[in-house]
Amino acid sequence: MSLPEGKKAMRQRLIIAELGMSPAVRTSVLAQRLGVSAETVRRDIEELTRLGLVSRTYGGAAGRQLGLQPEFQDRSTLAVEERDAIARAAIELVKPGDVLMIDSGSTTARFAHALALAARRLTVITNCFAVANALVQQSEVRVLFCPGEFSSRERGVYGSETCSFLQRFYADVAFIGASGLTVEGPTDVETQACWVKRAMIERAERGVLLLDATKFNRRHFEIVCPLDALSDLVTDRQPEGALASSLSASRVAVHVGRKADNPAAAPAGLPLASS
Amino acid sequence: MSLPEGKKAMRQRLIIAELGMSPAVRTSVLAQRLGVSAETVRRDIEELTRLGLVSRTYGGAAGRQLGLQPEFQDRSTLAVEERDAIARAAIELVKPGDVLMIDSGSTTARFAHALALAARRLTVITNCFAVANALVQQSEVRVLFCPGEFSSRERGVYGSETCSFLQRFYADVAFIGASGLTVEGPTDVETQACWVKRAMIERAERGVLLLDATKFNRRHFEIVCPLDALSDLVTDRQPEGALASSLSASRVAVHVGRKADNPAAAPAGLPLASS
DNA sequence: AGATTGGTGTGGAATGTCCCACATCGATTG
DNA sequence: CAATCGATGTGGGACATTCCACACCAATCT
Repeated sequence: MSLPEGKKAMRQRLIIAELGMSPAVRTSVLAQRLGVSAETVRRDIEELTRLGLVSRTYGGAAGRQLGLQPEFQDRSTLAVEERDAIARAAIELVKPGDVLMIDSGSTTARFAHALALAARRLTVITNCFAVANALVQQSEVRVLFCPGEFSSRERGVYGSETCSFLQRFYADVAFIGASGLTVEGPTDVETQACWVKRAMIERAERGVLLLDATKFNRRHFEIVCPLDALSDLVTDRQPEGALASSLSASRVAVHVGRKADNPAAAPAGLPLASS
Repeated sequence: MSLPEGKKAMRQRLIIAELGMSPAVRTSVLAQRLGVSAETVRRDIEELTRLGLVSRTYGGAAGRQLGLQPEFQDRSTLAVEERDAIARAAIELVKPGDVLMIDSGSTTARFAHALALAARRLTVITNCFAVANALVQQSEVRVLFCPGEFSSRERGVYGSETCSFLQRFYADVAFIGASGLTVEGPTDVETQACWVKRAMIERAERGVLLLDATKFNRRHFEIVCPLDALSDLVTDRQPEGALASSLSASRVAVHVGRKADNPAAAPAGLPLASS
């Protein structure tokens, strides 16, 4: 109506919206409902699939699983092993009874998931839906969710509401993620997200950065905080060079998670995985 | 392994597990992987669908969307038509530029979905994740999420944090749901949820109750508010008897949504709903 | 043993989807 | 103005899925 938005964009939005309601839609019914040919719908779905917004199926499209895996933008699928290693190592930093602040992000969500399995008595304050959702299964954990402007990008809330809410609490440990880590400190792309991370670090006794090694020395738009604002770094590979020396100069304890030597156990599981 | 579990149950577990990894699976590949005929897989999927564990698609199965469909408790699937009718009717009460408060619940979530398609410029304050998620696709809508204790039951937040947050705002319209409606007012089962509903009604110019007719004269644990605290009721069937007279005595405007006589074509945002 | 039941495979007709090449239409651009 | 590009519809051949009825097998019940 107001914006000069093409018919195509509109259609695609509707497809996504529809997928928000039902787990799968069929090309043919979409074509009918949208008043276009099936071929066009197919092309739309294909485009949306390339963008990672839906996934194409035979006969239609399905919404990507928004539980955890989603397009938390990052190369999430690439680093599941690493993330799990990080998550397991990070759990060591948590004591029963602690109050935790947990940032949004795919690594932190994974951490939350691991935390849920560990089943400790905890209070968690978070601005990320995936984190809340992972933990709430566990009745031992009380989850306090932050207010703020809802963002679909990270499925969390941001903004000044969020930050000022965080100010009202005091936590034992803050777990944050970032898109990069340089000698100057963790960096991220989103200003709003940076503010939340800063607030969490500030309000917690210890600030723990969860970050896989591929992000070492990656610089992004904004620096979250100087290195010495952090107390710990949990990662999957020992940092080297300038980064390593800066970390130790700033008295940041580095914890390296070992990958799953995990005896699988895979109850009934088969290698059902790839095609 | 341990339990005496039939091959069938095993297969079905694997199907579900597979669905945990990818948003959709195909009958043919499952058949191949599981070493059974496609027909058998189809029967499995059908059975799982009846149990509500997956949803059947053309060519395979998809995981149910945990955003909305899940065990949002209620007989959700039964009343999709009704809910859509209600949602469409409720949209009439919204003007561009309005500030809305939207409660948690399956009817209100459906309403949010319809609202997203209608693409108006709006500000929405909600305590329900499904609502936020439905609306956020729409860049025209600003979504403000409430703080509070996260509850898995309704996938939303509750508690005094939530209520006092709501006090800080003033909205044009509050849309709330309920488990029942009696002459004394809407009723619900959950005390925490009731407080949120009350806060929303109190802070809005108009209080609109969204409720399907099966809930008429159903009494639950707690009364949310007296009838005259409401300004509108949107439902799918004209109430009758004592309820009808109480409503008119309390000056509650009753809007009855007509089920989709869907004029097809539907160029822009229209009844894209169920099959 | 004979009957019954539940689970499964088979075959074929009907239907639906996919994909490609090509035509069309409108807007932007040189 | 003509050329071009992007978006969309069309038609048809290839291929997949569905559905149904029926056969088959094994375990259980009478």
